[in-house]
Amino acid sequence: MKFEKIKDVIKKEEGQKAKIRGWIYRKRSSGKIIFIVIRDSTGIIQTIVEKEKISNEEFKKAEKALIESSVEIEGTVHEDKRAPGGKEIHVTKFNVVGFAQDFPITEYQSVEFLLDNRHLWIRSRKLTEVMKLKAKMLRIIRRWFDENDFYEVTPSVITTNAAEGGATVFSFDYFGQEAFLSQTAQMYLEALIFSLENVWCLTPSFRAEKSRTRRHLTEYWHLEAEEAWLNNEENMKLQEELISYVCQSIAKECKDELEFLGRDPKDLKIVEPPFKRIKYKDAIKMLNEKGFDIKWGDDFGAPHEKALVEGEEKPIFVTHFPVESKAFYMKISPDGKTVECADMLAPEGYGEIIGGSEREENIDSMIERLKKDGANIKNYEWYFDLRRYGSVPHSGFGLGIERLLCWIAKLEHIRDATPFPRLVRRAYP
RNA sequence: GCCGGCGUAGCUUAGUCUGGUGGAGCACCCGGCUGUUAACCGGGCGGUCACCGGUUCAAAUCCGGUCGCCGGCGCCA
Repeated sequence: MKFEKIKDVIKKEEGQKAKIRGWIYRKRSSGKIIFIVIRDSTGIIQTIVEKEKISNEEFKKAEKALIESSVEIEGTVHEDKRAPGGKEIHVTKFNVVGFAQDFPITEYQSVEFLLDNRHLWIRSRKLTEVMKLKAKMLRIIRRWFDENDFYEVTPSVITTNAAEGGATVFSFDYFGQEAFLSQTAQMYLEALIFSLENVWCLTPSFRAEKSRTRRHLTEYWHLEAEEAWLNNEENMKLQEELISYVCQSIAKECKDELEFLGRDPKDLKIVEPPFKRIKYKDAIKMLNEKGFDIKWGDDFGAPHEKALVEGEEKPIFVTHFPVESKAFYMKISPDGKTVECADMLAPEGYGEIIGGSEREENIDSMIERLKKDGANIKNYEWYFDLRRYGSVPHSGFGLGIERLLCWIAKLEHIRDATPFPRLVRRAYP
């Protein structure tokens, strides 16, 4: 008889045999009967070890095995109202593969302790469900790009291009030369559209910002796409289609995970194009009306973003930010004051999940803006070449995978959207 | 960088204001219990009170400093 997954055993009928393997999740003993809840990647089930129905040796093993011991169990399936989940296994064979020492994570835990023991805490049911959801989400995203004829590309994470704008980068010694961990693959994607036209990639991105908020990681998974012959409005359409597809698919395909995490699939089902578009200047007006002290040129903080999506059930776009507040490569609008960009804000105050723009084609304009930021123009020569040899209008966007997951999974903190979060004060374990 | 909070047993904590031999729950070990639901009952093991210095007859407690963590702000295409 082969080992079965717990989710399949749960579906079995009264009296059928079952053979499972996994880890001890909970254990309660009552003298001659031991209740052992077993966990595997698919779920949990209660097993009953009775002294009279099993060898002495096996019963002793069952008594001694502590939580998180790995075990192999055979028995028969029984329906019982008293069992969590309604079904349980009456054990006929009990084998311990690996006895666990005292498991450090018990009833009460602090955030700090759990982060110190992250390598063990990731076994928890919550993080397990989050990671399942993330895996499925990535599968869905890949499916969408496939179906929309985008090429997946693999740009480098090591770069000698210093950061654009005021963002901070992690630098390191690359055989005697200063190099950086990439903050974005965008410029490389732009180079690739001149042959492939539609490209996307998924890479880690790094930000050395000392941001201590529930929305920031120093290392995160960055989904980026770039398309030739695309303007800002078409770019937004692409984004709202992608996000809508992801929400619809997850609502359909991830019911169990969503239910466990407390996200109603209905919240995702209503996400479909078009998303509301609001210009930066109107957003400022709106915020002023809501009593915020904010003026043209100011960037939005978390409270502003929250106020802008108040009452919204779908994400919204905020477009046409002032030139000064955005990066050098964003195309300047005809008004000369704003750029052809769009930030997508998630509902419920989860904040920015996508930043995108049409790209500037005028080299002089880019140089002027780069100089204002104190950047070394020489580093960008290769990038300017892209404008020199058959430039075309093009646009693209970048999406923070963990931020998207944070919203969809209704998480309190972005650190739970990744198994080993890298935060300002933490890179262990 | 700034503001706030915290640091006592493996974990969660009481005790700190008002100085006088550090208590408890969980985990673990031993014993009891044949239907438990983060079982229960009895017993046991377990402490550099974050670290350094000071005040005092006496410091977990008061004072000064250091370190670590958490929450938030700022920063953040």
